Amino acid sequence: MPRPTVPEPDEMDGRVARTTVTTFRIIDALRDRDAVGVTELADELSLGKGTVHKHLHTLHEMEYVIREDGKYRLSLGFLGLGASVRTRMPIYRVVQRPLENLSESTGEVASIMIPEHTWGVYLARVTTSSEPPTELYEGKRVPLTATAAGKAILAYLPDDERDRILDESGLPRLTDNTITDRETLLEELQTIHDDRTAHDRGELEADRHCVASPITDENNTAIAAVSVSGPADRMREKSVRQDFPSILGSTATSIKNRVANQRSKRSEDTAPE
Amino acid sequence: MPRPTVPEPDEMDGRVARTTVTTFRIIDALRDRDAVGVTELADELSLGKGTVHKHLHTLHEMEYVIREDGKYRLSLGFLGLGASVRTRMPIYRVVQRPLENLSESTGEVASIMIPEHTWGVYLARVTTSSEPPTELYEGKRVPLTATAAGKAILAYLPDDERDRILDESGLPRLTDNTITDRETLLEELQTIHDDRTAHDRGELEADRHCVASPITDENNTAIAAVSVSGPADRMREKSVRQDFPSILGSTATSIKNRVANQRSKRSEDTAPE
DNA sequence: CTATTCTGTTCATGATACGTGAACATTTAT
DNA sequence: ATAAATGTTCACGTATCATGAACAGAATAG
Repeated sequence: MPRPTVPEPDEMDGRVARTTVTTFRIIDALRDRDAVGVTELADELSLGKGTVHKHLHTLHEMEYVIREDGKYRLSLGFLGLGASVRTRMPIYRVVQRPLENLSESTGEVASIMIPEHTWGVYLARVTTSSEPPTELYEGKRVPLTATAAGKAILAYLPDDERDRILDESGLPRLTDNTITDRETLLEELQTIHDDRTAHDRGELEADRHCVASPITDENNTAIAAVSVSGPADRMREKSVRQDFPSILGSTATSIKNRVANQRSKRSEDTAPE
Repeated sequence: MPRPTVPEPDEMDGRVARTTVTTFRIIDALRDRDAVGVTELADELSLGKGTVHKHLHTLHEMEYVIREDGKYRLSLGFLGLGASVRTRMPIYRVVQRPLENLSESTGEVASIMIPEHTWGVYLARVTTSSEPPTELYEGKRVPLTATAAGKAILAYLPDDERDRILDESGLPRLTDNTITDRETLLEELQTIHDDRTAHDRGELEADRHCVASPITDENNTAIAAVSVSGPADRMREKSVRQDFPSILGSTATSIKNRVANQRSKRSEDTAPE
């Protein structure tokens, strides 16, 4: 699974703070590891032991890193930071109830995705019967081109912005089913636009299918997408093709309206008339 | 509400990377704001416009910051980072089902907290009837001394570690009910230890009460705490005092056992015998 | 529509503090 | 007990960070 990796400083132009980049390279290296030592990190990142130690010490002082018997690991400070950012988003505040209804009526996992940079980010996920935390956790970034929700978003973006994203991100192959040809994708985006429904048949994970519908603003431009995903065999049943699109559509409009209502309510509060 | 704030560089010793500290001061300033301009940030942090711009540009390159018509805001990159850290934690993987049961049987919000540095961090929260996201989101850091869960943890830490935390964090006052006298707190920790149950009567938020029970390891040392919280009036009912402690206790042991089972299962996988 | 005053961005320069490498201190393994 | 790891500290040369001013572009006022 590709994910944004902090590049080595030499690849960057002179307008970046190289020390900061180094810090985030270390954070990035700690990300998917339990606890790691200074030497190991230094070797992996081709940095001096002293350098790595200084950065880890700094992160520890700021409480973004935990030190356990000589080893270091990331703290939950980043979760607090990220959750705080998410809580500030108007759409997140209205999305819980509709997602629960969606998950309830379909019996599958319901998610909402928003676009950021060239990626799709899962803003929230509601699982059915307390499924264990999966690989696709909230906050996870995935290529827009390889998911139903991502394609639903792409289909409702202005052409120039869609092209810019495709130029920058490309069409990375994740499974045998991933669409990697740009022409093929553009044609599918056309039908997705017509149907207001996108499908993903194992394009992100081989045995996981997904159906999605875009959430648009007043200009009919995508701001997010809701989706339902489940095991391939269950998702191949007829009911999925027939019922899910309309359920997703009404969920999307419900969320759209809730966002609008909240906005008008807020402006009412600040500027009553 | 106090939260860890990145200090100004001059307060720090020479073993920290000052550039990194500056970056996190900027991140910290962006944390609770919608979108902010370079000038505004520079004024607030007493930095040059050029400096702030360079840092924001760096964060943007690494996709931790979003640029919208000249203004900057944090991306969900930190949520991905934080959620990834959380998902790696063994205890998080087993906690969902027990928390749901707990919330179901009490009709209140159920949480699990773990200690980090001198703070308590909410690792997960399960709300009842899809309550809107509150001020106390997952990942939020709160003083251990001002919550039932925090006190439950403190009561089951080794004396020296408990004292170290109290020395570093102090006993910050958050409401009229917050315990700010160390002796008083230590006495209450004693009774909490005896009962394996901690109470919070508006010590963190004035009209919010809370009951908690510690989760301990094989040495009877706290690794976390589960809690149930609700509006003061509802939580004053007799049933709360009578029924909640035992429910919390069984939830705690359930989680403890699940962690142990998972661990033995894992070691089985890697080293079967 | 023009002028003005805000923005955000770029750039040259000097001082700073970052990264290097080696020495030291501690723990783990032999 | 010895050796070979580890994490930590430190002095130094230099890369680079912060500064402050100049630049360009947008927003506002006149």
